[in-house]
Amino acid sequence: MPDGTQKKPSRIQKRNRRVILDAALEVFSKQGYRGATLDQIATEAGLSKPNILYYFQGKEDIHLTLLSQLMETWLDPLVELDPDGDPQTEILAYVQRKLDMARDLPRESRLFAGEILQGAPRMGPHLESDLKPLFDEKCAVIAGWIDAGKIAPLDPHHLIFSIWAATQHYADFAAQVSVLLGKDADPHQSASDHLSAMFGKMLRP
Amino acid sequence: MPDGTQKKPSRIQKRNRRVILDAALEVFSKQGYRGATLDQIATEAGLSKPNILYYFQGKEDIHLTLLSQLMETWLDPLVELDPDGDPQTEILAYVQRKLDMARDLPRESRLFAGEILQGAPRMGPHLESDLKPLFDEKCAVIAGWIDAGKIAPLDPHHLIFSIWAATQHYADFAAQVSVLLGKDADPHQSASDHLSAMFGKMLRP
DNA sequence: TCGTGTATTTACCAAATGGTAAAAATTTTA
DNA sequence: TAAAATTTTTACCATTTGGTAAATACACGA
Repeated sequence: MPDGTQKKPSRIQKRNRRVILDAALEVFSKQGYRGATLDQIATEAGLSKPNILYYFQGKEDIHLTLLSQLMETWLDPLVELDPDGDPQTEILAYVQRKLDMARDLPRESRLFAGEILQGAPRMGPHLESDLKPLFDEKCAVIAGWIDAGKIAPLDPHHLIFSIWAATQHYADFAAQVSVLLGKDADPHQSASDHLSAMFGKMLRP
Repeated sequence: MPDGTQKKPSRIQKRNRRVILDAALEVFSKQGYRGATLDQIATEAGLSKPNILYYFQGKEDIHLTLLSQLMETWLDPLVELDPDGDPQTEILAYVQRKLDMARDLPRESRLFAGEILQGAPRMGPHLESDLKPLFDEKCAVIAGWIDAGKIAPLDPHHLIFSIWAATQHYADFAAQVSVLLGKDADPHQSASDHLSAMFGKMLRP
């Protein structure tokens, strides 16, 4: 049994844990935590259910592992917001990074959204310990830019919320977007143009 | 057995169906479709499980009834967007109505979000038949305002997406918002100020 | 190639869950 | 008030689902 407190994981262990987590991401993001079944994950991974429970303690363990890994990826675009860069450029680049993530990592976006939607029952601690400090730090940076008259005086907290909401919308509500714009249309370029124009104009002092 | 194709529902029938739907909204919005159980809904409603199945055909029937009823409420703020009103005023009033709904009907917002997040498996048809025509109609109205030079030239589709995203964020991601702003803080007033400033500035020609 | 630890499968189980049948209780109607 | 209709409860059932024990197959270093 591959115990967490043990030595180096074998090649097979690394590969199978990766395969399982990828399958789980697929299933959890589509069906939600309760909607997902170990059998679905097993099928998606091409393994048997008991074999999956050989690598993970249980369903919750898999979900928790996914969320932990995700948090890092998720915070990264905000981490890169450079206090010493040009405020307009920095914020617009941040918007772009978030929009790119919505396109490239829609499963991760939906996994995250589903967890928050249900009150973050398994991620509350991570939000407090990882997200909040970073959020406060970057809000302070933006507040500094505002005080220096570099950008328009908008509430930094709500500004960030608006950026998150507007960008993640294209991943989380993709089903609705595709109905309203047409099944085949790829909204990424037009969304990018729109958000650039919108936030660009909004930020001018 | 209260058949849908039958005569007038009794007083008891009307009351109990209402009680059940309210309980179901509470449970479905918190736990999602799969996460909700008939036992939870029954307890919340103060009825027994078989008694609930006396009023509804099954779990899916309850969910579907909720979604159908919700759609009307949900579209209402957009219906009220008046083509003959002042463009700026109309759009800002629409933003305000949506934000008020996020505060007053968070359960409905989350029920809707959860359904879309999972690919709208039970609501796809409603989106096509109810939402899309209205969306197209109002996009045309906004496009008209833009052509007339009354507001800034933004893509109407994405403008509406941005409004939806920014307002519903406060209901759907309430768990995250409350962690980041402080458990007790009520973000409604500050959000309202922010969104007014943001969209107001954005819309100026 | 043999033996040892690792990986996988087979065969289960208990709890949860959506749902039903029929009896009992209650309300309404004649 | 008695009969008829409606509402509620009791006692179940079949399936799904997360999880386990033990036997089997496999990989790999000596």
